Amino acid sequence: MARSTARVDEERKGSLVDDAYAAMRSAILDASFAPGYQASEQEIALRLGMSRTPVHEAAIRLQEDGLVRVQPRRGILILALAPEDVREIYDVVIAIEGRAAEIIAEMAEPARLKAAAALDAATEKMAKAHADGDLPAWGQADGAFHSLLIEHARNRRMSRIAQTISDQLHRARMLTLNLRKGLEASVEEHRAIIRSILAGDPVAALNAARRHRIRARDELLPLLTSYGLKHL
Amino acid sequence: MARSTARVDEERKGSLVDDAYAAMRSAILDASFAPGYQASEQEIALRLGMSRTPVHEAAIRLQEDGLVRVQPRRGILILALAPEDVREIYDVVIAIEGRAAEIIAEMAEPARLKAAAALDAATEKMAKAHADGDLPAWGQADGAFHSLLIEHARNRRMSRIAQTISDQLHRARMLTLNLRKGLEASVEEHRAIIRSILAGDPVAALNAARRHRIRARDELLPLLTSYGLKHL
DNA sequence: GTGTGCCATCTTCCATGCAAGATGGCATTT
DNA sequence: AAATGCCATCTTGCATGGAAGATGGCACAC
Repeated sequence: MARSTARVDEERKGSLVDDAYAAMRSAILDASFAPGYQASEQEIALRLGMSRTPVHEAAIRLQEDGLVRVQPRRGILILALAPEDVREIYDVVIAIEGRAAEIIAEMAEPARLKAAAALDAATEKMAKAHADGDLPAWGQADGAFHSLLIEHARNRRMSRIAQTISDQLHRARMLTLNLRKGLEASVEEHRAIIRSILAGDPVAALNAARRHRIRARDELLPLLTSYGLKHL
Repeated sequence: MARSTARVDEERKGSLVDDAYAAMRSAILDASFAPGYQASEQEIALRLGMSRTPVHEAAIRLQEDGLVRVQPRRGILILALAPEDVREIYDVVIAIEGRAAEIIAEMAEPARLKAAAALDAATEKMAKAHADGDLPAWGQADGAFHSLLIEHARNRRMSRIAQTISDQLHRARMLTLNLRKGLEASVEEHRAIIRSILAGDPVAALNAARRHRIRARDELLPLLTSYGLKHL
């Protein structure tokens, strides 16, 4: 069957459901599906060149991920993020990343050093991007740091939670990247986390990771509310 | 349409997908679907008196919950829990419940008192059940305590994570209830959490909740491995 | 002008058919 | 007897049709 529609042609791997999931997810993350938009499964299916069934099943998965709500007989609603949601999300991140840092600091030396090296590389990229005034690169390196932190804790459930949560924050991150002040502070706080890991000090690592995210939250939330962003 | 099969007849509310999800979930939790069992969607659909579609969609949701794995063209595999999984799960619980306790301790006084009262009621039920030697009642009250702790933190994402994680632990809890030693300690640790909340001391609450779950984990994991339970 | 109720339309929910992939047993070969 | 390859069978992936629920606009009554 030839894909008659332009849009998506990279279905090299996996099932149609996976394709639909990936396509819809990235459409939501890069905001080509705006929050509040109500899409019909039929329409999406048409655009993706498949039938309604895989779209429907992908929608169920996206709903579990908290990106959309499937409204019975109404359609698929792209969810917006209220400041209250951002607060919720940060509380989860504070909990999870704190524990991840603690776990890494408790590991045997070789694993600790390896993790610290990876984290350090990401942090130095941030410092360089900051020096160059390259904001997108800074954002990417920052994302990489937090992703590495979770990864090295070697806990699939934590990874999954972090992934979901990070998806939900994605739009907020993109939007506020230009407004953020604490770039310098972030780099220094990342270094504090790395130092605690190198020292094998779990308590210090836990607190450093928590402090970092708590500060970021306290910086981001006022921004959102002061700009009157009821949802994004 | 008359349900020809005996099994499930409570489909009062919601969609067939919801019914299938609820039926399969409880079948897994109470172990009438044993781990390792490979069910075909057709067979389940027949038993539930519906077609394959809603069963298939429910299976997707259960897979997101980590209870089954849908194997392409093979069937639905009921997942077992290895000690490694239990360790992973506890790390998530330690992170989430610690943060929940901290959040509650940071609330204004009325909310704190209300939460503490609810938690205290559950804890006293545990103490009474312990005195009566009523193990199932103890387990139920213990479950209620932890469920209340999350609930009062008022964070839907945390609640969802806690629910998922607690489902996964359900079988392990049932299995080890008879083996557990630290009933007394649990009650005392719960009281420590409640005291910290009453005092409005977030740091103490965080640490008390963490210590409680860390001890429980350190007590449970050796039990599992020493009994040679490779999976459950 | 305002409020009420009906109905055309849109949308998902679920059943079912077809096709393709995976498996396990059986026959055949060595 | 052991190994190999084939095929019948079982299973899901996906498409599609029928049915029922939800909505919003329009006509009608007041």
